[in-house]
Amino acid sequence: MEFKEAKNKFVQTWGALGSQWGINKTMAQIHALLMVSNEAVSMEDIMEELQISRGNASMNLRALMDWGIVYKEYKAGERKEFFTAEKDLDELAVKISRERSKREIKPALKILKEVSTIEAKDSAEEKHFVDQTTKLYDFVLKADNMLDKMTEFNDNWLGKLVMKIMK
Amino acid sequence: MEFKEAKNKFVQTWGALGSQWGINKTMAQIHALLMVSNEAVSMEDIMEELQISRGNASMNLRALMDWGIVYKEYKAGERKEFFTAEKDLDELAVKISRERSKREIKPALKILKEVSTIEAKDSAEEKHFVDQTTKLYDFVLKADNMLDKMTEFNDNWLGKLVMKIMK
DNA sequence: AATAACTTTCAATTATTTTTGAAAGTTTAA
DNA sequence: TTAAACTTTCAAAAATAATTGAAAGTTATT
Repeated sequence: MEFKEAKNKFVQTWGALGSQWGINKTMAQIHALLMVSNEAVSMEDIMEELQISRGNASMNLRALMDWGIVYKEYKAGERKEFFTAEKDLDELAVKISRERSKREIKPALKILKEVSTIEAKDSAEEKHFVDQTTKLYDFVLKADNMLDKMTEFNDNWLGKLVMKIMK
Repeated sequence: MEFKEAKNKFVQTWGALGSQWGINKTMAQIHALLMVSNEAVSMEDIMEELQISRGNASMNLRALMDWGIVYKEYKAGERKEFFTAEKDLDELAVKISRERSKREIKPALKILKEVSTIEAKDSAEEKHFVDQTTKLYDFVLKADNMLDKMTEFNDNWLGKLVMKIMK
C-alpha cells in the first residue's frame, strides 16, 4: 500500500468510526487528516483533500476547536488560517471525555436524579422504577467520575485507576 | 412529579442519550422501558407505550436481543411473546462494551494496523504518518484490552457471586 | 475609503437513517 | 387442514442530519 492510499484509508476509517459514535463524519475526517499531517493545514487544502465545501469545512473546524482538539495557527506573511490537531493521544482522550461528559452525561444525570427521587407510593411497579433508576444514577455517576479521575493520571493510569476504584 | 411522567421522562432521556452515542433512539427507548418494568412486556404494550409501529418494535427488539441485553420470555397459556431487559448494570455495561468492541473497534484496529505498517520511505510527511498511526493503533488496542480486562474481572466477580448464592 | 483576501452564516438542498404498514411468514389450536 | 394469532420482512415514506454555496461579515492592504 502506498502512502496516499493509506492516508485516505485512515481518514475514511476514522470518519466511519466517528459517525458510529455520534460524531459527524466530516468532523472526524478533518480531525483524522490533521492528526496525521506533520504541519498545519489550510482550509483550502482540507476542502481539496476531503472534497467538501467551504461552509462544511468552516463549521466542522469550528466544532473541533470548540471541543478543544484542533487549534488555529497563523503563519508569518500569510493571510489565511492554518489548523493543527491535538496529537497527544492521552490529552485527546481526556478532552473528548470531558466534552462528552459535560454535554451529554451531566444533563442525563440531572434527569436521572429527578426521576429517581419521585415519591414511590406502594405499588411494586413504582418501587421497581425508583430502585432501578437509582441504581442507574449511581452507576452512571460512578462511570462518569471514573473518566474524570483519568485526567488526574498520566502514565500507568490504568493501574492507578484500578487501585483507586478498588480502594 | 408523578410516576407516569417520571417514567416517560426517563424513557425519552435514555433515548436521546442513546442516539448521541450512535444507538438508534427507539432501540434505546425500548431498552429503557424494559429496564424499569418489573415484569416482562409484550410487543403490543411496547408499541402502545412508545407509540411506534409493529415493524419498528419488532426490528429493534431483534437488535436488542442480538446485543444480548434483552430476552424473550414466554408465559404459560399465552401465545404472544414477552420481553425483559438485562437489569444488572455491570452485566449490561460488559455486554455493550463487548458488542461495540467486536463490531466497531476490532475492524478499525485492523485498518489501523494495515495503514501503520506501510513502507515509510524517507519523507518527513510519511514518517509522521507512520509514527502517528502506530501510536494510535497502540492506544486503541490498549483501551480496547482494558475493556476486556474489566469484563474478565467482572465475570470473576459475577461468578463468585453466583457460587456464593448457590452455596 | 476602496478593494482584495479571506471566513462565517444559514436557507435551501441533498444524503442518510429511521419508521411505517401491509404482505408474507410462522406457529398453535381446533 | 384450516384458521386464527401472532411475528418478521422490506419497499416506500417520513424524519433527521449533513452539506452546499452564495451573500454577508471581517480583517488587512493599498
